[in-house]
Amino acid sequence: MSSSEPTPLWDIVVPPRAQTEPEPKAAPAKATASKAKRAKSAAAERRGAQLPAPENPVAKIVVDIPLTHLDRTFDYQIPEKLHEAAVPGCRVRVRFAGQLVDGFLLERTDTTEYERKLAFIERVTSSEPVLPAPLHALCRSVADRYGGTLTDVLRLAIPPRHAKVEAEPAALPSAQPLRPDVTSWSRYQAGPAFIETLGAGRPAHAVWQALPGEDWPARLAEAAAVVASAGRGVVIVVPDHRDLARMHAACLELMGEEAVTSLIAGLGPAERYRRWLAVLRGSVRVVLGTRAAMFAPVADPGLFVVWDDGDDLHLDPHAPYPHVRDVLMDRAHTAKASLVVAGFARTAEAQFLVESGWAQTVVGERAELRASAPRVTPVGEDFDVARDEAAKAARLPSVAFEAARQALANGAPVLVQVPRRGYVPGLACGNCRTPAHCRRCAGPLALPGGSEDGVARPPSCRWCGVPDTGFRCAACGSPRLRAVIVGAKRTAEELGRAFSGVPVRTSGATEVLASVPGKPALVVCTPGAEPVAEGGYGAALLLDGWALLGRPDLRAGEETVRRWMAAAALVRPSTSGGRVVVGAEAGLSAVQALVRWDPVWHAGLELAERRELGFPPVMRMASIEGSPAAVAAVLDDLALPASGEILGPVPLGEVDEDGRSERERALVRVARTDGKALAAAIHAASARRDARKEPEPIRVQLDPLELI
DNA sequence: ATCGTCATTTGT
DNA sequence: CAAATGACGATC
Repeated sequence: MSSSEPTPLWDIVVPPRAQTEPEPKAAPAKATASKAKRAKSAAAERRGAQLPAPENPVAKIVVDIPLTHLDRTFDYQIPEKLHEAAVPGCRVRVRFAGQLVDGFLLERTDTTEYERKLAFIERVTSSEPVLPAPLHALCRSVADRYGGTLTDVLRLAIPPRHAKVEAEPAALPSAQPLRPDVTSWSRYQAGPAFIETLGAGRPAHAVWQALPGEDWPARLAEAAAVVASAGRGVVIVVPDHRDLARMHAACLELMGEEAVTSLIAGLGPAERYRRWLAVLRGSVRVVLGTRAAMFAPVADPGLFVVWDDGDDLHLDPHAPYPHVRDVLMDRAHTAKASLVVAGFARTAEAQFLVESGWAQTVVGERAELRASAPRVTPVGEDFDVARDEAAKAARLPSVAFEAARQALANGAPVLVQVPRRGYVPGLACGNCRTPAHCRRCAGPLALPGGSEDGVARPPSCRWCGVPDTGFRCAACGSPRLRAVIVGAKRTAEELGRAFSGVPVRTSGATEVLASVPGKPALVVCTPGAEPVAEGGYGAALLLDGWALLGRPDLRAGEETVRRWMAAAALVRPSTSGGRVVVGAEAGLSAVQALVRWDPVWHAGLELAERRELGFPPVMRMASIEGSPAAVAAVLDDLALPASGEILGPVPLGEVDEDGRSERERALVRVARTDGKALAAAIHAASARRDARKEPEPIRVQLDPLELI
């Protein structure tokens, strides 16, 4: 613009605007606006400006921008044209800092705190109220609990829109299912009382340990049907696809097709949105799913269930990393609904709910336990190797060999659980058992691939790939190597030789079997991939337990018991000859928990240990991960409550000769009562980082699963 | 991304 | 001393 121009743009625009909008607060004029104002607005419209809606023209909008310092609502005006379409909870497009962004309309009012002229909403993407008030409150609460942003949680809670699906007519609400006759819960202490409380519509908080061999999907379906028959909604979250299939089948049997839906990743955008909308619109009462279903907006929820809460699949890997158990607890609390935290084993977190008095224990009656548990035999380091030639080659303990032989002779399948898939992943010195490391980069040595071709290949480094032909142990000088973990494939080969003529089936990452027939077979699988056996397994061999327990992880003990019990629960009771052989020392508490089938006792031990060490759930923690400089800056900026304490930082990943690494991790610990303050401090520090546009990424996680 | 605000530099 | 430029921070 040239300086000869008589009046600069800002000179003519500003005063008229001040006249049209004398009071900024009056900008969103009420329907009772004066005629004079109307006339002026009409003039404004002729110039291309817009009129505000006649009623509640102020919209509280949450914009889809993942910056922590913008984690709040912004006020916009609703133009008259969008008065009908702009309903609370709908998706909108707004101009925010110059660019068009997506957002959600939370509510409409007629006042604003904002001192200046409000911008108009650009358009209403759809009037479908995908973010109703209860869902917003939940997402806000989850964001606050984890020190994250609402936007991040909304991304987890609301699936992407599919316009075509949205246009389809909504199904009518399903008929109320009949209340089932529930007798099977009487096998449990407090079981009948729990069902009665559910039926009466009072909130029951239960920590349930299923008896070995229990048809847990059937029990949970019964609980769901009791609640659904009273007209209230149910959300059941399970770890994976296979559990979901069983759960769905059990629910269909009791409640019929229209009342139940499954929400699961991998459905495709259309079907995913279709089912989610059916839940939102109240067409289904019972929602089953994997972790994303924890946010399912079911109408009038009466019951929330998490099955196998120790499975790490229940932790969402996206920021702010919410855990299914936490989210469902929150929902049960605000909705005055019931909560069931269930599994064969019990986590320290579940034990904490019981010990704090918030939840009631529901466990099997003693007599029922005796009648349903298999006989468990531990086998330590100094075991008798089976005399059978092939079994000797596989280094199979004679107890295990006998148990398997007996089960197969009885016409039953045998489950063999190995801790990791793959073919001999790790190597150690055959003499002193020091892990074998690459001489060049200190990476772990492993044998490459299978050896079906019979060609023996030298071990090589898993990091740099260099083969090592002349291995010598760094500690004792021995040239001998042994497998640290025998993978499923190798185990299957060896067992097949030991029991020639018996079919060997494997269930693992590549092919997961849902069930196997009740016929003699060896079923080799990795934890979590155990197929259900028709009539139960005759025996289970839990091999390489020392590898599971030896993991450098605070949760190793708990995780081992969980995996063992999940497998052992599929075995026939001892009264029908069911046997479990576990490859670990009898003196270990994890082994004792399995032998006595006492998950509650073990959870008590675990919780006591956490209390002693000052770890979650007794204390609240946050992990901060990033470059050393970024971590140090965050720690420095973090306004910790009085109970706050910083552990570390410690290097992560590869470490150079000075003990430094590219990435570091620090833990911050506070008293449990300061959990909210910790989350708020993290949110505030994160907001300052975002406002400063710090380029270094950091990862902050509250109550992370991996602690050491 | 884009706008306004405020401090600093530049042009008489 | 006013106008032009630039850094910065908020973003309705």
